[in-house]
Amino acid sequence: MWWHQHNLCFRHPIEEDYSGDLEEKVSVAGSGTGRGSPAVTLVQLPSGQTVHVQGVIQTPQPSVIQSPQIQTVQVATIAETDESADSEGVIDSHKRREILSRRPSYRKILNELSSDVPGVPKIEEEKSEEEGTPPNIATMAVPTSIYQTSTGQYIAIAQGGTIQISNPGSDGVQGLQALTMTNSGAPPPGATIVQYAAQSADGTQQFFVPGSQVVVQDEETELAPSHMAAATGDMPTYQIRAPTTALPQGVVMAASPGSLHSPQQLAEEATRKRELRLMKNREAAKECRRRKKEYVKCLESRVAVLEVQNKKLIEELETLKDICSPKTD
DNA sequence: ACCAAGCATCGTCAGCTAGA
DNA sequence: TCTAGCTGACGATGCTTGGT
Repeated sequence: MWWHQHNLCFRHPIEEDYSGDLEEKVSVAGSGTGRGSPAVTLVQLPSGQTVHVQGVIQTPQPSVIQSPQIQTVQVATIAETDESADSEGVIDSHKRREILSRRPSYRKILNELSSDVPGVPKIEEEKSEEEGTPPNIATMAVPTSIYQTSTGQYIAIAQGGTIQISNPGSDGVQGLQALTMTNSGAPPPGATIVQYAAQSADGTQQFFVPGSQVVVQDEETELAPSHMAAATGDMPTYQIRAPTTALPQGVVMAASPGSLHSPQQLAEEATRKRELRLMKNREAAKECRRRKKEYVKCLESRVAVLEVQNKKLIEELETLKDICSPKTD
């Protein structure tokens, strides 16, 4: 379905947040054609030359270029899927689903492509291209408790005392922050000092943990003992305070797994696990879509390059024909 | 201004796969 | 065998665009 749409329209992917991910040899820009109109792509060559090209997939124009084998395989795969999608009425959805689900991951395809074809960027195993961003959700430690604040943030508290904050509105790349609990000595009643290792605290956030309310403090705030700051360098400090009144709206409380007794607690544990699974899957889906876009972008770049090459070779062929067989009239 | 169609994005589910 | 991750499919939602 999706490939069908892509091949038909040859849309340029949305210029979204990931622009600049790829080191493209050419820059491709979709012209401002309306819906359903023939797709014309603007190709900027490294030399600065600008060429208008049409989508190659649906173009019946003969090509003199023998594509590299790996690319042929990929295109053939897409074309097959198109056909299967077109014959939707013939095969049942389950079979179609089977066919579609056997497609290798975009990372794999693109990496295979890039290993065989120079100039095709790789999708990194870890998102190293996004420097300065916190680790991906997939690398997070398995938490023992997870909570959601009224603002939609997720707080995960791991066995080792690490508090992870996931911001669902941050497109999955910058939403994870880590806190380390340092329950040293004898804290004041109802208070626990934590060290905050995140990069993007705004100093005004509030979040909640079981039985305690965490107040995020600015680094300048004279809240933590001085020895804490001295021991951890520039880390700002935070304090967990006892809850004042009832829980704020939207906070999901759960007991730790070690203290499960009643069916209600078991249900809460199940809910907590489900929330964690959904959160991970949400992030995975975002990442998958991002890779998909990157993959499509890469393929379109290759199409543009090959079309330009194709055009040049055809022109060259015509020139050589003219030279070899001069007109006799 | 209103409406409908098309499109993009997101969250979730389900199934597959690779690795432990 | 189990589990975590990946990804297609599906439905919901919001935005854009063209027609009236």
